[in-house]
Amino acid sequence: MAKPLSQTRCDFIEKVGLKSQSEGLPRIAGRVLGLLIWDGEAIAFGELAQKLQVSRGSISSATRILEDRRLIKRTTKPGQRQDYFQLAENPYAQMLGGIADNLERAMQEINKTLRDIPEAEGEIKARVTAYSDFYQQMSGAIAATLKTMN
Amino acid sequence: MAKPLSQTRCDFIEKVGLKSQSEGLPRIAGRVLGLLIWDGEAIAFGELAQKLQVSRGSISSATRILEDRRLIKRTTKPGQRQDYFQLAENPYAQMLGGIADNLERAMQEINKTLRDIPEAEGEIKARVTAYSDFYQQMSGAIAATLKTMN
DNA sequence: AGGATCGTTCAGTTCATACTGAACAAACTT
DNA sequence: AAGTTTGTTCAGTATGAACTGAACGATCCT
Repeated sequence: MAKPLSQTRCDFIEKVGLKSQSEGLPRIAGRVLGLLIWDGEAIAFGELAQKLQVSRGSISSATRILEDRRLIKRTTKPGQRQDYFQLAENPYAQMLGGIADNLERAMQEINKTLRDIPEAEGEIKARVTAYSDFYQQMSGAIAATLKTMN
Repeated sequence: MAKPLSQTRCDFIEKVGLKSQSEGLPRIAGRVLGLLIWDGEAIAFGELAQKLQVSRGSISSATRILEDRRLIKRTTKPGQRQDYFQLAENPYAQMLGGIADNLERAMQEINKTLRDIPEAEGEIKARVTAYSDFYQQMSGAIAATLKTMN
């Protein structure tokens, strides 16, 4: 009993929505992303609201977030007044870049703490350093992956 | 004007709490983790509640989560009835392992979708595959980092 | 046994955040 | 100019997760 393709599509969009949610994006933003991945072509603003059954306000904020992260591109069609959206050319590289930035920031934040610990507190310093190193390692791993993608 | 060490300690604990929160842990769990990183030694259950100014119920659930993820260890002291908690020996490796597992699961979930797409839909399949590859790459990068830690 | 202390559980509350939908300004159409 | 259509904004609402604190069983102490 094969699942109809339209159902597979819905499931996929929902999966991307849930995953994105667990990665700090609003769920609707994730669903927009999933829809654009699946459909590939440029989708109109109003069409997004209708197909995902959410308010235009939600589409407005979701697309802004995705645009800010450079995961999607806003375009226009001649003779059409609506905005159109499609996947950026390199969305996954952008995702990795964003993650790497976050890790980098986290590390710097921890390093600020590190500088406030006097030399005398060697053991504390060692443990906090280990925590900082964790972020550095992660960040490095992501950055390396990013390079192999180009 | 140097910051007193106790203040640096509080700031650190709060930072770990916030970072953990953005990574899907309850904030209190993150603060427990920060406290244990800073102090290093084993801390009593009641002491955690008192030092972090939260209810014992919160400590109970936070420690359970951290234990499940193998980030901390529950121990006892002879003659003492309270449970004691301290950092696991390899908490950062455990964190990485957990992250890798999540990515792996995400990928498998996407691959399930992939199998439901008929061959005829080559372009859709290609785009969904690219999404799956993203998770695979991340997962691989984390796994590689994990190896270098041992 | 009686009393104290411990960790867990769970119902209720709090709190943060996503989402809605109406109001609005801008740009287009006629 | 009047009327549409479009995207944004923002106040209000809904939703879900975290947290509290009281109740509980278990364990220890005397």
